Amino acid sequence: MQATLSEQEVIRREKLAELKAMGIDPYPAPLYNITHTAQQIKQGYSEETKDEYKEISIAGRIMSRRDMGKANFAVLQDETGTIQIYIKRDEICPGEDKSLFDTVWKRLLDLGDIIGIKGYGFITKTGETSVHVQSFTVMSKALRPLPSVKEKDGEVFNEVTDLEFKYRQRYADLIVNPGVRDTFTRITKMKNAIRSFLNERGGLEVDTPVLQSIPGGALARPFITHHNALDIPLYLRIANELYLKRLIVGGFPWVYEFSRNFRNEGMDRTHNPEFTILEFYVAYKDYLWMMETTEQMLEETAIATNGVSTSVIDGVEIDFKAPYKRISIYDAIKEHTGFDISNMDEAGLREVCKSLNIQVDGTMGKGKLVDEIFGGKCEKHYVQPTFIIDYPVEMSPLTKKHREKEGLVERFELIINGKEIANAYSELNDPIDQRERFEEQLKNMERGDDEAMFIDNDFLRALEYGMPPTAGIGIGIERLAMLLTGNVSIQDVLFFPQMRPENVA
RNA sequence: GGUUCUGUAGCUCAGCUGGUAGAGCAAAUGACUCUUAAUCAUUGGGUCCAGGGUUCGAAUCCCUGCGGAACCA
Repeated sequence: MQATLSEQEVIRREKLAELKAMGIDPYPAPLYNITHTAQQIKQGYSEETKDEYKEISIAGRIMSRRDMGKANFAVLQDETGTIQIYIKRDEICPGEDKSLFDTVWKRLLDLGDIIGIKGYGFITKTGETSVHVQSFTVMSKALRPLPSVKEKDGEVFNEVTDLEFKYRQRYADLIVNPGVRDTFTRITKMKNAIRSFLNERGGLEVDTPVLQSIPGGALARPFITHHNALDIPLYLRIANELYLKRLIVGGFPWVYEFSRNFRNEGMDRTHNPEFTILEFYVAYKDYLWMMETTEQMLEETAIATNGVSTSVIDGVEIDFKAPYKRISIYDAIKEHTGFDISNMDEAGLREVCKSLNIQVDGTMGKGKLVDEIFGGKCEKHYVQPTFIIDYPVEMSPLTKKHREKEGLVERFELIINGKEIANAYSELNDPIDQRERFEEQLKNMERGDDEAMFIDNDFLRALEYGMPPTAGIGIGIERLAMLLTGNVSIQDVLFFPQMRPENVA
């Protein structure tokens, strides 16, 4: 099904046919030998080094053109940036036949087309490092016009701001909007820095199942699918925690995975149905050790990503420099609501919620109520990185009981800019206690909590073989990426955020 | 799920209290051998998201649907 073409698309198809008629393949097969990138030439070229730039070739997309009749300037964009090129008719076409310049270059090539050029470096009268073209090769004809974004002195004109366009056609967004590529390359730097940090300390990167028959390790609603050959339901993972712990049982001292998780829940600026959590588990450590490791890792990661330990988001400067403040969740609630809930039962918590105007329902247990109070009244106050520690046992079914404090577990969450970035604990390795916690969850499920955990008997079997004391953490990679790149929407740190399907003609 | 905002040329946008569409960039044609948001002249380009309704007449007002965004739950 082909929709009616716009005027410009028709013209480009006609040009394509004309190129072919002239014997020029608009989509040639042979590899093109590229000697330099735009950035290498801009940074490396000078009066002293000019001899090294006598025979160079670059390739890229034509982004703008300035036509002076028998001489043209154009801007070529490659993966490193843009560079100006200069092309003269009588050099390209020394003989009588001027068609290569007049017809092919000036008329049949458009903004967006990909070409390769051979030539030499030089500096224009106005001081811009450029490439003087001696020959060019058509490498890909663009049939669809790009949005015409322009830029001068860092100021962008006619920038594509339509979010729907940006998210649905990220390929065009990347070509046309300066800064988008940078955001994503910084995110990759961020992930590489995390990998280096973990690898240097003995971490082993592993892969565990995405398709799981019991969706465990977190409290969330899963996507469900069906395996035809086995005729069983399977779930896309909501977490990989229970599999990484099985590997700790198996004897690996430190495992990690960038886990793509899937949660069948609402979408907003901080939630996409598919997202990434870095989880890592380290044997013979506890949550206190994990706090120190986390703050070191984030400081190093911030510096690797941005060059400094700070980042600005929404006008607020965040400093990732270690160490981070620590406060217990009960103290945090006391500080921001005035209520001391440390010894309260469920009924007392419901009273507190009522007086704080927090909506609750009958399915919520004690843990969920504490979570609502903290989430509603406290979380937003923690802008600089802060560890919230020592959670009540009811909201943490996989966490070891606190070494000293009755009713609490050894758990922390890291809050930055008012949002949860990481969640970690001293892992529960007592198989009998773990079975009881799962049974508690089953009660919540019967009560109507559709996010409660299933019992995973195979995981319990693994624990029964003995798991060493272990510290584990999950870090929200998109949320960290948002903080480090200064983006407030998760859609701006995912190449292809989830959208309602459109009808593309 | 609720409330609000939003959808006009390839892109960015204008279009008043209703009289069937405009600008800049991009495109076409022409001029110009160091321009840089190049410049100058001329020209073309629209299912005004879709479907209903009100009206002599709807891009504009009303309703429904579809897409997008923000806030709330």
